[in-house]
Amino acid sequence: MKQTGKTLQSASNSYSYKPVSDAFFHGPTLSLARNLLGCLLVKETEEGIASGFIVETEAYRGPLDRAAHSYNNRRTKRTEVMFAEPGRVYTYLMHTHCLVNVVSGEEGLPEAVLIRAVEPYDGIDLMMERRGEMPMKNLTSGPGKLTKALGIHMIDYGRRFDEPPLFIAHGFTPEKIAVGPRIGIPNSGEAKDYPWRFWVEGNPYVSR
DNA sequence: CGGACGATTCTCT
DNA sequence: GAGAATCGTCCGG
Repeated sequence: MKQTGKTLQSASNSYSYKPVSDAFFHGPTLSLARNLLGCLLVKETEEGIASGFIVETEAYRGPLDRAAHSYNNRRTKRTEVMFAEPGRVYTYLMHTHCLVNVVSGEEGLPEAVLIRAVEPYDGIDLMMERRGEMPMKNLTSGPGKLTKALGIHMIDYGRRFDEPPLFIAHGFTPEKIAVGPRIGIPNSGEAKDYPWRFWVEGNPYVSR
């Protein structure tokens, strides 16, 4: 199913960090979830820069989506940023892990895209320091793993994704995108079957 | 103020 | 595959 394809990095030689413009974040959430694949997720800290190509995303669609934190327009301290304009950072804590989302949907429509996996690109040594020595394929192949590797924390909540220190940069268009149901939401009724998970087919860093 | 609950990960078996 | 770890958020009392 996976673990067999070539990496994105091997498809070309060099990338520059060109943050996307604000316009990138406007439009349907399912489109944004697809468009984020192949983009770079970049985090700058005092320790240095770390980045990776986004290879897996999930869409969470506000009021209608029982699996979304903002289901039924539930507005709390945690979900507040989901109601803001698209392109903001929505971080939240899951057990002991921080998960990162790109806010989508125009102001007042609380949708978001969860970044579930990246392929390490820049700062791999730094990522290893943060995660501990381990096989490359385990470094960033999950939503909690990648935030730790890149140094993304709750301090990033509410920031914008089109400027440092945490931003999305242009990468390239993946060859083939696979689609399926989202992961880890068994108690969300029908919503658990919605095909709102997207990943780069064959990429070894996809979470599963 | 207490209790239930995860958009997870890691460690076994 | 199953089970534990582990803690902020949210909601009810």
